[in-house]
Amino acid sequence: MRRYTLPVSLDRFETKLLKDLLVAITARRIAHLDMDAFFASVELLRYPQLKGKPVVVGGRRVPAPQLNAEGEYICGRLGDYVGRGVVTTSTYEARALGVFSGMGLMQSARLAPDALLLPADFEAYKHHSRLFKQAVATVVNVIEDRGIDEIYLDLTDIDEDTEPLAQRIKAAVRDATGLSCSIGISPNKLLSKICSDLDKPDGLTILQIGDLPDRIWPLPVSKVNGIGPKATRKLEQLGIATIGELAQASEQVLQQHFGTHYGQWLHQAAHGIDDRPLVIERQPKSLSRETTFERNLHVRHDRAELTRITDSLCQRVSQDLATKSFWCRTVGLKVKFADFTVVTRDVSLPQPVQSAQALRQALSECLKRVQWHDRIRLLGVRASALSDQPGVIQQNPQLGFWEAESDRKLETK
DNA sequence: TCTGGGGTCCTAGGACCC
DNA sequence: TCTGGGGTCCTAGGACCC
Repeated sequence: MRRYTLPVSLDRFETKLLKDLLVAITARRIAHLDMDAFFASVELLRYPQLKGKPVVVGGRRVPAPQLNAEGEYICGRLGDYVGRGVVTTSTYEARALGVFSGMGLMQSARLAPDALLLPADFEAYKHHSRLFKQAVATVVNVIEDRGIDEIYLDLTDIDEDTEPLAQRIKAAVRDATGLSCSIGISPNKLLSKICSDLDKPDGLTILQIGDLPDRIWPLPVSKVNGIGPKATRKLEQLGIATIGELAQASEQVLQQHFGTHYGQWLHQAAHGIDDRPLVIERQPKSLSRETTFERNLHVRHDRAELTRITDSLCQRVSQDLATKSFWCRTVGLKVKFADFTVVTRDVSLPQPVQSAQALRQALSECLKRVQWHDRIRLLGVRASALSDQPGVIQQNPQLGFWEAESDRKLETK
């Protein structure tokens, strides 16, 4: 049978109620399951001959591998890529060469020119995502979906020891997909998320709250989900590099530097405290589409192309809304300039809308409020304040913003 | 020719209402 | 003449995550 270990800091809490609550929280058994190098592994299922080689998935307009006369697949080479794409994911062999998700492909090509380059195939990944989640659901019924390749599981009410249960889940995933995953199990989501990463690939890490000082505190603060690059750098400047050092820092000092809410959260996170429940069902809050251009566009000289792109973005968002049977009352514009500054403009409408025409019209209001100080790198359209009810459609003439814009005097680099 | 695309949540100020 | 708060909505920006 399972045994529960109470946190050392329990003495801080004086009332019995809080103690009971804490016992209830620490008694949970939460798992985080993360698929190993998911997109790359799905590609290797299709192209098993690439196993063991450095493979990178990403880019736009990357050709799919072609069969040659000998029946071999010929892949693109990373060193031959030209464009603005980034690495979506890479195999462990490519990671060993320094190529990680989010890097520019041109940059990664300098590190690993002979790595193989495959286009991302999101339909295939979504298919395998459904397969692995269905497989897990045959073993566990409390599941929080955290995106295409990871989930949280609540194992508290399953009457089976932790390790065999975890092995059964891993076997179910492997049988259903041929893919491996890593699992972390602890009393809460925060610690389980850290744990699933400790023994990758094909890992299993089980952590009691008492293991915190030995297993978690030596790790860098960036391993905590919610401490990103900015907070890591700021903590470093305060002389805090590890989670243990963060745990030693005074909560008051953290709140001074990071604000009341985030400072308190940092302090709790470092002590392994996290009582968030699993979120089983979630309604989307917004839908958006954005696109980075092959070259930076000029607000006047490239107005025909800008018109075409905004129309197409509105059509795609409108289609997404229709597919999910949503209407939106707020429409947002995102502009990224050549200097990488980003501005957003929102407009809220009296009635929820769905049509591309209505989105375009709202968007033209947003476009008027932007200062065009540089060439444009990216445009995005967002629909928020979603509802499942349509509003009264109002007919208004299309404003043709980019046409009007061409008549304005602009200071553009 | 470094740096994608899809999201969530938080903060903060101003408008507006009671 | 100057003096309140609280609540909600809207907008803009930023950090962070997958």
